[in-house]
Amino acid sequence: MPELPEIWNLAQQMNQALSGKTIATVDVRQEKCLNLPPDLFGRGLENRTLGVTSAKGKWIFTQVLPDRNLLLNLGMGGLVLYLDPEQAKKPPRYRLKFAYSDRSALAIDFSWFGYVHLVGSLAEHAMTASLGPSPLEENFTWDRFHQILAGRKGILKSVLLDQHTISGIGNVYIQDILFRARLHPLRKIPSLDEGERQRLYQAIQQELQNATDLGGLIYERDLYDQPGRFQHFQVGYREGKPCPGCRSVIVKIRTGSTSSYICPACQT
Amino acid sequence: MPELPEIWNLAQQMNQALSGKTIATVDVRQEKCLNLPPDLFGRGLENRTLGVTSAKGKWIFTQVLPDRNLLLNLGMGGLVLYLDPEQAKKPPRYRLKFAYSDRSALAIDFSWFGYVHLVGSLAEHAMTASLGPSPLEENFTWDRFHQILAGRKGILKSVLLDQHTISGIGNVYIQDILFRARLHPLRKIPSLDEGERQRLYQAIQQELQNATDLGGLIYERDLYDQPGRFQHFQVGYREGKPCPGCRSVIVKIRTGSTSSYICPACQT
DNA sequence: AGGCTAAACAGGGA
DNA sequence: CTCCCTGTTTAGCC
Repeated sequence: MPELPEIWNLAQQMNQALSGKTIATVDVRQEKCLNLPPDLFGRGLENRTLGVTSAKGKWIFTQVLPDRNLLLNLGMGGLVLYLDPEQAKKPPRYRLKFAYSDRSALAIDFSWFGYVHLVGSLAEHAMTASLGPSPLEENFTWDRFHQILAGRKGILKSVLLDQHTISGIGNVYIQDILFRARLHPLRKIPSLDEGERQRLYQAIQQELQNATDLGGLIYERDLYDQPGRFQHFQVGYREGKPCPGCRSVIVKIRTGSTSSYICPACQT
Repeated sequence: MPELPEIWNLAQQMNQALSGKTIATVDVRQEKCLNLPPDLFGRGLENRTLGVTSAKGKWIFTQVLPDRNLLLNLGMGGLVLYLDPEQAKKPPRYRLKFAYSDRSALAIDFSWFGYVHLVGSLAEHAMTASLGPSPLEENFTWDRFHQILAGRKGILKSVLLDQHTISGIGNVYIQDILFRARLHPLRKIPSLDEGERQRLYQAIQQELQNATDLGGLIYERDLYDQPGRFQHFQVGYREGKPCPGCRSVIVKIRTGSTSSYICPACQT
């Protein structure tokens, strides 16, 4: 369930910890998460040095010098752990492990599904090339956001969860984003007036920035297996509890194929 | 509104009347119904001799010897009239007219939209190449029909109107087809048991065969401007009248974007 | 009423 | 809870 805040921080830590390291060996325990046969995947990485690591949406991008890119998506949840040379001797459970030439390592695990893809040009990778802008990028301006919503006719929550529209929001943080914006998840985009779109834009940025500053959710782990400090949702997963604004009872509703937690009084 | 019965008869008459004739000139008054610029379209036809004319779904196919095909779709209704040399001197209203070397002519009119396309190989024409089988063809067997329905999950009426599934049924004849089969238009395909699928197969063939034998609807015109003899619907367009089977009142309901006339007692 | 395409939507699978 | 693909459904256009 890592979403933009966790992924953003993880990429930041990976950039600090891994850039400049050289991959010695690749250990693949789950082939189907790769986009290549394991031997090709391994040969494309071994003896290569890592460049910058960054994030877009829920994806982590690592440059593999001089001309490749490693793309990581943790799916419905997983762990990416840095192992120092001592820890690398008895690694935790992993689906994929990179051992570096300095004896340190990186262990990646998924709870359900995940992807680890090796590509040349980023443009050839459709799953990431088609991602919409991430809310913490500089180019995620009000004008850009307004533009993105223009002409869309779908349901608010579906549109926000669509990674081709905006990338990085999942079914966890969206709960409080919609509460902050005081918008019901089933609203249709065309029904949103200018003020509501403004509230939504603010809510997205504030919610995700705040969570990122807090290091992500308390039940997620960072590169060094440390939990985040984001602990208290406003309405998310608080079915039956009082709304922090109006004390109405928070309800859980089905919205398409996902669940939503809303204050039925505040969110309209 | 011509559907399979009218189109089938029209193609039959055109085959009789036109094959062997040579096109002298082409007069285009509505360019947008063509798939080619008018000059190319005309040059591709003039001085060519017509071969066999046949029908598939709501389309009429005419061979243009030696290696081309003229494809005609009347859209939401229209007229295709043969004009003998005398009549050709003062033709009726038309969007497109073919004059033959023997001074006879063919005048085509559409009430709303129609297509007149000239192609080489039929395979290059997507709109007709993707048509499903027509219910009056020999290959429209019970096995074939059963096969077509297998795996479909949509709404019965939508599936029958989809020309990629079965071609030739429109929103007119489908009313009595569903009444004959005693099926509600909003039934889902997977919910149909074997007996219901059999009834449906029979209803489609009997309804369309009967209407074709009668020369089509009384308010449609054939190649010689003569009306058909199919006059009495069972439930179609008979809102408020009694069901011929049980005397219940026939009702008009919205089914997606179309209207349906059903006996709410008989059709379940 | 006919037919196209694009977008929105739902279900199954990895 | 993530992502894809496929098929279905709807809106708008010609």
